[in-house]
Order: sequence, then C-alpha cells, then structure tokens
Amino acid sequence: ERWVSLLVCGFCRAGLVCEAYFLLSLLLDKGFFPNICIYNPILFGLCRSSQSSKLFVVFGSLLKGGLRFNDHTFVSLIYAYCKEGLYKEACLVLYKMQAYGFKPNVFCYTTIIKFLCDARGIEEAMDMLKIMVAEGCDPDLVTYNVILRALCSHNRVYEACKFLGIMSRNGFSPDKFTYSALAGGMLQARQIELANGFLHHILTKGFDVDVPICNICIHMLCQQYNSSVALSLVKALMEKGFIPSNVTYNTILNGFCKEQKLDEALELFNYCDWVGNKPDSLSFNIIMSAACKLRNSTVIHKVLHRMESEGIQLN
RNA sequence: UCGGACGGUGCUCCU
Repeated sequence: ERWVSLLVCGFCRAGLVCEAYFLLSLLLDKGFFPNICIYNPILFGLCRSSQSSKLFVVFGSLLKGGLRFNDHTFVSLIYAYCKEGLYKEACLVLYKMQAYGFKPNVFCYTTIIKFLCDARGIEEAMDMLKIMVAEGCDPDLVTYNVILRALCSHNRVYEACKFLGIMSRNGFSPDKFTYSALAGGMLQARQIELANGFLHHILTKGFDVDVPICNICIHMLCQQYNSSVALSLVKALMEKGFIPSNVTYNTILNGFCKEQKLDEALELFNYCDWVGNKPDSLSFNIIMSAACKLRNSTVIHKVLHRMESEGIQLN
C-alpha cells in the first residue's frame, strides 16, 4: 500500500492523473483494496485538470464500493462542483458531509469563497464568509488572501486595507501570498500607480520577495510597454542570483508581442538558456498568436516545426 | 497518545 500510494502521488504530482488511475485500476482487478488516501490525490488531479465529470464518476464508484471518505475527499467534491459553476451543489456538500460525520472546515469554505470571488462577485463571497463564521469555522490566512485579492482586483483597495486590520487583530500576519495577492489584484484592476507604490514598498523595505512577486513587477513594466526594460531588469537580477521561471519569460515574451516587437520576442524565444526552463505550450501560444496577427507565415512555420521537434502538442 | 497523504490562496497566453 505504501508503494502504491507513492506511485499514485508521484503520477499525480507530474500531472499524469490518467496513469495514476490506470495503475490503481490494474491493482483493483487483482483484488487490492485501497485506502481513501490513495484516491484523494487522483480526485484532486482530476479537479485541477478540469476533468470534473470523471471525478463524479470515480466518486460514484467510491460510494458503491463502500470506501470511507475523509475530509479531503469532500474538499475535492466541492472543488469540482465549483469548477463547474455549480455552487448550489457545492453548498449542498457542506450539509451532506455532516451525515458522514464531517463538519465543513476552513478548506471547504475557502474553496467556495475563492470560486465565488472569481465567478459571482465579492458580495456572495462575503455572504459565505458570514455563514462560515456563524457555523463556528474561523477564516485563516488563505481565506483572507483570497478575499484581499478579490477586493484589490475590483478596485476596492480601501476595503482590503480594512481587512488587513481585521486579519492582524485575529492574529494573522501577511505572507508572500498576501503581498502578491494585493499587488496582482491592483494590477488586474489597472491601478498602476497603487501597484507601483506598493511593490516599491515591498522591494525596498526588506520584505520577503519571491519569484511571483518579481514577476508581478515585470508584468507591470510590460503593461506599460517597457518590455525591454523588463528584460534588462531580469538580466540584472539574475546577476544577483534571481532565478526566473517560465512565467517570467512568458510575461516578457507576451510584452514584446503586444508591443509588436516580434523580432525581440523571437530572440528571447530562441534564447537557448532559459536557465533550466524551456518554452512551454503557453510560450508557443503567445508567439504563435503574435505571428498570426502579423500574418508572418515564415515565423508560423518555424514555430510549428519547433513544436514538432520538441514534442509539444497544439492545444 | 503520537506519527502518516499535492486538501483550499498569489505571478504569464487564450477563454
């Protein structure tokens, strides 16, 4: 069972949910009776890869097979319903799980709040927050981070500040997720001045700075048509030990494309040493859509050829 | 009693 668990988790971590499930089904045929801990990573893998319908099927078979769920299992079900936009069903799980002896926890509520923020607006998310507190479940830092990002991205920075106050009164101090949630939200709301000021504060006042926060700075530069500056900044930071991620490269790549600087985009794209990274399907989408917009068939063919040679599928 | 699993949040394209 230990080995199976390790293998299944390994597959899921690598994004190979089908393989994980295949392995498990082989063992089931041999009479292996798995623990729910083996199913949960598969359920979450299906959620993340937007295969909710498969999750519902697996869930049904779990019910039939009489396997005992645990609290993780219910979170995956809620996650799947939310991803499908089925909030009523997601909320129903909050009640149904109690019949199995599980009280909805902060993971359950935060999952719903996150999806409400993204799809239905903040007010409904706030209502859910009230329900959660009324039910005796306290929000944690993740819950607050979700709400902070939503507030900032809807131009409600003032309320976000009030929430920061509530947070600290409840004993939570901001972490690096909080910073990037705030900055990313401001940027999404096109509040460049605010974002700029905030990021400057973060960068200069000795806060914990990580790659996503740097990426937000880079994105901000690119939004202002300063992609060349952004690239120089990355190179300068690399001298100081900064290790860019694929997001870093894709952000700048997209910046160049929006500035219609296809040559510079291609130069970056062809730059062999992405410090351990390689263009991914998103990079190819960016460069391909730019080439198409500019009706540059030479580049289109080159990119297609390179995708073929690197084994990247058209998505 | 203790221990054990990718359970929910931030950055890039398109939606």
